[in-house]
Amino acid sequence: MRSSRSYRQACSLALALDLVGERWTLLIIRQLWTGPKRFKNLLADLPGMGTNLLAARLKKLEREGIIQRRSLPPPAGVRTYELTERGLGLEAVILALGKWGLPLLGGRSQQYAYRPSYVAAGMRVTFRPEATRGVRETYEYAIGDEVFHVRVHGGGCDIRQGPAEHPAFRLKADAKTLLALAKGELRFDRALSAGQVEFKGDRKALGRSHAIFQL
Amino acid sequence: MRSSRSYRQACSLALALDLVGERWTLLIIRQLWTGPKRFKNLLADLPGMGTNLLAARLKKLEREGIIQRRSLPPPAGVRTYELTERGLGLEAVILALGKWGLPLLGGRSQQYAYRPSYVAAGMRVTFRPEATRGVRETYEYAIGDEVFHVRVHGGGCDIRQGPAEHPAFRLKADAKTLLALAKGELRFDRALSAGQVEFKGDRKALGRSHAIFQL
DNA sequence: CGGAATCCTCTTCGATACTG
DNA sequence: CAGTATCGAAGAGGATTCCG
Repeated sequence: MRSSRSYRQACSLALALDLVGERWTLLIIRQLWTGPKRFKNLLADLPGMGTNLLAARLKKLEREGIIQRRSLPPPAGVRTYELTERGLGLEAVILALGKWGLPLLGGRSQQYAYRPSYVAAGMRVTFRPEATRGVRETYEYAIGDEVFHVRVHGGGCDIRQGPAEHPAFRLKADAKTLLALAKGELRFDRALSAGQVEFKGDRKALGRSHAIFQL
Repeated sequence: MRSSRSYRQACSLALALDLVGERWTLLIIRQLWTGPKRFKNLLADLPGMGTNLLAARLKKLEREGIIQRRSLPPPAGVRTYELTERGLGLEAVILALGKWGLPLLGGRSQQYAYRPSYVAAGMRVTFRPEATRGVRETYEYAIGDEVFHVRVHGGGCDIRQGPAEHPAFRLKADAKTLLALAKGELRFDRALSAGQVEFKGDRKALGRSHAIFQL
């Protein structure tokens, strides 16, 4: 129990890896990035992870002050997990790793899991602040039955689960299609006429979003 | 063999972790950061890692194009490992993780390994470009029998193994002492008069270096 | 001598079954 | 639904041996 494997090196990198370098841990952080999640939500988007292991990781992360457990007020009363300030500090790590991994997207993608939450995380990774000059708007994406929205404002972007108030457009597609669009393997007009995408809103805003989130 | 555990997620973060998320891997990259290393060099600074495991990791990293093996010309003829361009691209990852881990330096440091190479990596992590305005000089550090130098120039810094040509100062101490100095737990004058540090060169430059590499 | 291969033990992982 | 218990499989760690 006590002996969670440690590198025992007086080096900040090794100490960081002692906390978040274990298998699955950074992927849990990625899932919590867009807001609080329940145990089953996490499990659903981390295929292959056992319930015991997820419970153990969550316990350790809570003990280290990286996430916190919160119980919603009754009658909901459900337990959720969310990042603390300290946990949010891992954003730079996830961004760096995600950017480094971008060229790897595209290999034998057949037997890989495609989830809406991966797309949401991917958008944050591909976000280019320098392409937002003056842009201040919100985009809504519906992937399967999961909806999230992206708010672009003055060099930053927020990605949150749930629908948006007044989005410049609403776009509906599945995760695979959206990834193919982002990679430029599929043209939007073609996807639209093939019925793979539903689009409602400002076409100009779609063009801007393509420039802002670019692989 | 083939089945090196993969997350199988169509997400750039997960794909990156499939390559460099395994135990020890990022620490190997850290070690190669200051230049080519031999097998035994790596082993010496990664206490607890077995020869078989190091060999396996190196093989995988070479296969993935992150490091490359090079044989020096005869008569030396020794094999070394060094980062490729792709491997160098992991710098942002190590910097982000290292910065996030800085507050962890300082706990029960007693039973931890202290190595010169950790100090060198730490300096890169704590480097603050904004504090270098107009500074263009080199500092040399001798820790035990290992020497490395830091070249600061126009917003960047290079850290390499070996002595420097014309350093602004040469400083000799052990890793533990240097870390205590960096953390501000030990005053330089006190360390100097206690004989824990040998210093030769420009005291003003030492002051600048403190501002440039700051925890 | 560097480093790859072998063995053995221990820990961690992954999947499923079970419980409050 | 949120976890705990369990167990076979894979990986890690340490020592030793083999090969160039």
